[in-house]
Amino acid sequence: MLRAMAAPPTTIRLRLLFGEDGTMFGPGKADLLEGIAAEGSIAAAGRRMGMSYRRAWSLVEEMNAAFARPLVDTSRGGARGGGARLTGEGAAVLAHYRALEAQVAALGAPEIDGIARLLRTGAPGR
Amino acid sequence: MLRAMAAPPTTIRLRLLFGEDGTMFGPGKADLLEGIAAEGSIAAAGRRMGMSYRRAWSLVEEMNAAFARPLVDTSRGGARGGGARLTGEGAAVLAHYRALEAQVAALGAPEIDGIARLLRTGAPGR
DNA sequence: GCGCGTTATGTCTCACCATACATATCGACC
DNA sequence: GGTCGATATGTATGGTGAGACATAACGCGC
Repeated sequence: MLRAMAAPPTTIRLRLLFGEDGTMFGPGKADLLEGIAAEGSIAAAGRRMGMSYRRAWSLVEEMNAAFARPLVDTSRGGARGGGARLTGEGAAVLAHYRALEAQVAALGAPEIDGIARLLRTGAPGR
Repeated sequence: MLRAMAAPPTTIRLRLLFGEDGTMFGPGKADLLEGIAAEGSIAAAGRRMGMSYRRAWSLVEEMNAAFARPLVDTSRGGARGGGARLTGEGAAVLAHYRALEAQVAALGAPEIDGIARLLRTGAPGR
């Protein structure tokens, strides 16, 4: 397989700041939502991405508080101890964020490359 | 007066991460470059944006080290004590970053709005 | 040569945040 | 009723980063 371009070593991190209140949404929360969707639990998602359960849970709490309806639906007890799933809103927010990321990466490539080629470790193209 | 839309209270912060080395470029450095271009000195730019000179200077040092050619050209002593100006590269990096920001704000608006309308403090439309 | 405003650099401290640790609760299943 | 794994929450501790403070050097003008 030809590895024409081994994934541009320049990555973009997008953080959204809402209103005056300090609520924000960025790559950390997006990854966490993704992990919860994949694993079915906050604890497992945290373990997978090397994040303490304490932190993972507090991020979930922040998100659930910031949005009109919770993004993550949790349940305690039961056969497997409990778990967590994304609500429709959670899936929607994640999808919007990923779509935004993809758009920026695609459409912003020229500008990003314009900066990257000036770096000391620059010249990505060749 | 009709305040149809008082500028979307949702702002986007863009941070670029380059390669494996920890070099990054975000809104703080962009604003600093802009301040230096406007004021003609690191100290004045720092004062203007409520940033200590120590920090402003260290950001400049970081940038000058990360890029192949310095983004900021400094001079010590002289009639006015010295000063700092953007190099061509500095102006170019700033312009690219601002252009990227504008693109994201314009083209990403639908996705951002898709998230913002789900917020507790949401519902901008009505 | 003295003064001035700026660049350049070192050191110290302190607040903050993340992590670690501890514990309580829940509920299906055996 | 005991076990288990997960949610839910409190407390303590430690490392990091930012700011405060101090100081040196520079070079033009008077």
